Parts: sequence; C-alpha cells; structure tokens
Amino acid sequence: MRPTSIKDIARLANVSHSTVSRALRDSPLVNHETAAEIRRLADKMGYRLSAAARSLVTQRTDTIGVVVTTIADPFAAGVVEGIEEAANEHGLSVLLANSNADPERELRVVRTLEERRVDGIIVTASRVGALYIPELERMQVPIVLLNNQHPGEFAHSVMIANTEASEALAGHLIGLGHRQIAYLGDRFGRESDAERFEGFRRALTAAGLKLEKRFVVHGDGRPEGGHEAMARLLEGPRRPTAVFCYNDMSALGALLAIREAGLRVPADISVTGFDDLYLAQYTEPPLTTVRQPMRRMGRLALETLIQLLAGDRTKRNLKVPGELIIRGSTAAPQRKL
Amino acid sequence: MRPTSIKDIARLANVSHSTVSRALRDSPLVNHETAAEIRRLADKMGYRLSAAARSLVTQRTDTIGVVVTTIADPFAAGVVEGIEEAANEHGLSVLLANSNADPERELRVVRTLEERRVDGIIVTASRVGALYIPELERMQVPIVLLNNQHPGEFAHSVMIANTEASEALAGHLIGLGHRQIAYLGDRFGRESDAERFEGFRRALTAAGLKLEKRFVVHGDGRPEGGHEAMARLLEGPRRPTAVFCYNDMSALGALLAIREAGLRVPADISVTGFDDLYLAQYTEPPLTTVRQPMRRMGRLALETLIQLLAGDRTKRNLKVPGELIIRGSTAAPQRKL
DNA sequence: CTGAAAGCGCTTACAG
DNA sequence: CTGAAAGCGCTTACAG
Repeated sequence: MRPTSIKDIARLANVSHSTVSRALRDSPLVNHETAAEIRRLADKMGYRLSAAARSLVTQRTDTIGVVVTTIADPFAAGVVEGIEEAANEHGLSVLLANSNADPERELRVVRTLEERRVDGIIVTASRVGALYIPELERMQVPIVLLNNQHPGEFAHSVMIANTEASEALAGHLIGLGHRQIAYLGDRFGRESDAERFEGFRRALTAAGLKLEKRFVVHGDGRPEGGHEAMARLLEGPRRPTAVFCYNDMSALGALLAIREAGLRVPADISVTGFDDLYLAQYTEPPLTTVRQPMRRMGRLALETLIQLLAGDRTKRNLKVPGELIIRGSTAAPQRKL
Repeated sequence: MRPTSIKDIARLANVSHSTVSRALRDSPLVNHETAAEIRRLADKMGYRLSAAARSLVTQRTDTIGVVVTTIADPFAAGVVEGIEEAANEHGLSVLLANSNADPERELRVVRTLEERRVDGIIVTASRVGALYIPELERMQVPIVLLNNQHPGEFAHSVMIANTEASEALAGHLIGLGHRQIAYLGDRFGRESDAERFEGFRRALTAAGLKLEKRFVVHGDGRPEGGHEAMARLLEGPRRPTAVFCYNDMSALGALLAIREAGLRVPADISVTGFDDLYLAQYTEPPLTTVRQPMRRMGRLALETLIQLLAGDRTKRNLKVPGELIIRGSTAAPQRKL
C-alpha cells in the first residue's frame, strides 16, 4: 500500500494535482477556501510529502552529510549534537557517516553522500585520510571542516584556537610556579597536536624556560596512550612537576599512570587536559583543562554551511576561543628539598 | 551544472538510457562489451546514481531513521556506532534524529522520517514520549526499539537483560559480605529502573536480606543526580556498606559524594555502576559494573531490522545478557567495631 | 485562480 | 540483446 500522494488528494478534492501541490505549499495562487479544504483532506488522509519526489525537481535534498571518524568519540558526539540541533531548526536532515579512519569506508562514504545528493557536508573526522579530500572537493557541494587536520585545503572551517588556548593553559602552570613541564602529545594529532605544542612552547619561551627534549612524549590521544607515555615520563631520573596533556582522554591515562607510580595529583605532579569532556569534572582530582564548546562549534559549522547554501561563498575560517577551566588537578609544585 | 545522468551517458554511448540503466546495474540483459563501454564512460564522467530518482521507482530509500534522545549520551553514541557500522555493510544510510525528549521535536522527527520515506526505524531514545509511539506505529515501517522504556508497545526490540544482570551484580556484593546495600535508582528510568531494582531485590531476597526503605533513593541517571542522592544516603545514622547505582553516570556522582564526605571507596563503601562506559575503567577506583555491549546491541537492532525489511515479520524480542565486570570499587565491607 | 503539460532521473514491463 | 513507453510523486512555467 503506497502512501497517499497529491493525486489521491486531488481526486477527492476534485481539483488538479497542481492545485493540491500549490495549496500544500501555501501558494497565494490558490483560492483560500479551496486551499483550506485541500489541507483538511491532506491532514485527514495522513498525507506526507515525498521528499524524494520533491528533491528530484528542486534539485535540493535539504539533507547534509556529517562525517565523523567515530560517533563513539565524545568530542564528535558533542559536535554532532550541536549540528543536529541547528540543522533541525533550519529544516535540514542529517545523514550520519562514520569513516572509521578506514580508507575503504571513506570512499564508500563519499560515494553515498554523492548519490544522496546532500546539499552540503560537515567533516569532523579527526583523521581524514589524505586521499579522501580531493574526492570530497570534487563533489561541488559546500564543505565545512571542524577542527580540520589538513589546513589550507578547504576554504571553510571552524577551528578551536589551539595555540592561544594552549599558551594560556601552559601559562597557568607556569604561573603556579612550575618550571619542569612535560608535553604529552598525540602522535596522530597532526595539526591539532602541532598547534597545541606551539602554544605550549610559546608560553615556556615567554617565561624564559627552556624545553627539555625528554619532557616531550607522545601518546595516541586515548587513555591507553596517555598511560603509556606518562609511565615513560616517570621512568627518568628527574620527573616533571607538571604534565600538559594533548586532551582529556590522554590525561585520563596519565592520571592512572601517576597513581600507579604511587604519586599524587596535584601534590607531586599537576596534570592538564584539553576538551573539557563531561568526565573531566569527575576525575580524581577534577581536571584542569580547556573547554571546547563542542555543541556551539557544531552549530557554528552548520550555520556556516547555511550561509554557503544561501549562495554566499565568502571564505570562512572561524576560530573559536577555548576557555580555561581550572580544577583540582593543578597546583603549585611542592618545594623540593 | 547538474550532475551527469544516464541520459548524458546514453548520448555518448549511442544507446538508450534504458540500456545504460541496465548496464550500470550489471543486468545480464545487455551485451557484455556494450556494458563495459558504458561503465567505462560512466566512470570517466564521474557519474553517480541519483538515490532520489531510484527510490521514487523502487519505493525503497535504503535509509533508516535512528532516533536517540541525544547523541551526546555515551550509551546512545555506542549503540549508534554499532548501527551505523552494520548499516554500512548492508548498504543502508543512517538518518540521525535527536529527539531531546522534547515532544515538539519528537513530532517533527516523525514527520521528517515519514517524508524521507525511511525503510525502517530504530529508536534508542531513553525517554520516548508516550505520544510519540502511536505516531511511529502509524508509519507502517518496521520499528526496532533498543532498551525500550515502553514494554509491550512494539513488536520488536533489543534489550539488555536488566533483571538478570542486576541480580548477578547485587549477588556479587552480597558474596563479598555486604548486608547493608542501598539502591540508587533513576527516577526517569521507567522500565530499566524497575527491572534493575527487581534484580537487586531478588538477590537480596534470595540471600534472606531485607530491603530497608531508607536505602532506596533515586537520582536522575546523571552524575548530578547520583551525587545528590548519595549525599542524602550518607546523611542517615547508619550508612550502607555498598551502593548499587542505576548506571555508571550515577555512580560517578556517588563516588564524588562519598569522597566529599571524607569516606573511601571501597574501604568504607563499595559502589557499582551499570553500562561499562569507557570512563568506568578510569574512575578512582575503577568501577565494578555491568557491561552493556553497546555496539553489538546496535548491530543486533540493525540486523533485526534487516530481517523485517526482508519480509520476515516474526516477532523478535532479543534479550542481551550483560557482563559482570568486577573492578576496584567493590570489596568486602570493613569489619565494624 | 486553475489545469494540462513537461520534466526531474531513474526502473521496468512490453514489444521487437 | 535493445529501445520506446509508462510511471514513481512532485514542481513549475505556460496558457487560459
């Protein structure tokens, strides 16, 4: 049993299906009473416009593709929430695609988005394959990248101000009196890692501190990697009094490694994260970090896309400031004997 | 500039567009060499089938709607990851909709899913509005509910075995020697809360323990609520030696409240969660909990939907066993003087 | 204000 | 094996 179409309504209303189409879109080109009657009938018959049929003629689908590496990543989930919310307000639907950092899937994702004729795309993939990018660009639909790891390749983006926020965060540690500060990065972090490290480095330089090579280690952006990298950091003869972690997930692992070493945070070592995931409030101790306004960034990306869809092709590269959130995981270093 | 269509290819290949259509779908009804040439051309021209046009005639969209309360909930995100992965394997796309537990949005979601003519729907909304349900059922497309909070209203579902897992979890506490065990529930948890409480109660009964009314409190399923409910629990004269929390998020708040009261976990109080979110491994101490295989459950829901789409309307109510995960947050109660 | 016609990009009997 | 025709459910000039 097919869903009711405008033809079905037309038959019952004794008008042409053109008139029905007009009435349902509130066209002024149709008699007021006729329109009311048509709408009443449509409602009664449970009519629902066929988006496919409409989009075939309008050449728009009112659908956007949202590509994430994996939705199970809390950052991606937060961003997608913001996108979805704003999309909903603008009458757009969201087609979700996990790329899983798998080149084969990435190609399949692009293919799907092309076939579905999405009006635009937002990519929040933390690890976009290089090969992927020209494919997406070929599609000729507006693309907005969020925390893009391949700078300069796309015209439009929403990015957290990594360098500035990191400089502020490292500055906070320095202000507390720390001099031996380690950087625990993400070897897969590409641009983000480079930018956060740059901010970190700047703060140290500004304070006249020199960066010791053995105090720069890299995890994988996840607790496991943070754990392992932190353990390495603790092996050395003189350990740092503070560790600047690439993100909250890494910090989670670092906290664990510190605990396992019988040391205390922040008494023995201060620890910072980045992102301000929900859990950052609930670690022991609560984590000092930089808040990325995930939902707002998602919303901004969507709104940027809206501008582009409206035909305004101004190049847009939004830089969103992070917010320093100071909690219990940082304190002045203990005086050494 | 429109995307290339089969007509464009037909023109260049000197065949009818019917032949192109057949060739591209590997129909045996077309000459082998002609087909090869057509495919070569299509590839060269960057042809991409229009999903809208196809679905208009096939009356299928190869799209499923996935409804969640909010994708920012880690449980929902895990489930959606599993759904998306399996959907991808079956050539289905995922239309994501956040309902936000907002009746107005719920109605808009249903409307959108109807207009898009999704082939099926999976609802993981932890709080599906009552009003929502008949709307969805009206659509005549297969629906699978995951951890459904309105039992018996839908034919098809994938559910965690709440009662059994809770009984095992409470049994673990009892086995450790606990006699004063509190239940910290979720007042919005509906069926899930009722079932988990039931398992809890059964374990106590089986052990000949009686449930003290003041040891049953309710949060809101989030850390804030768990925190507040735990604080209340600690106000009483005799406090419990163990707390069974509705989920990990609640347990997170409970851990905090216990810490704030100057007590230690598990020395003073054992704490358990439910879900085994990623963070459960990283709390201090790591959380004893029940693992819900979120990805697998998502996958099962999708596969159930596939069966339904294939025309098999057998009633399916899958019950997935939870897995008891014992970590450091539970231990034998300290001997009281 | 209204309807008939054309067309969006496909698939699929039907006839050859 | 191939093509012409019809049709999926809409929108939108065009003519009245």
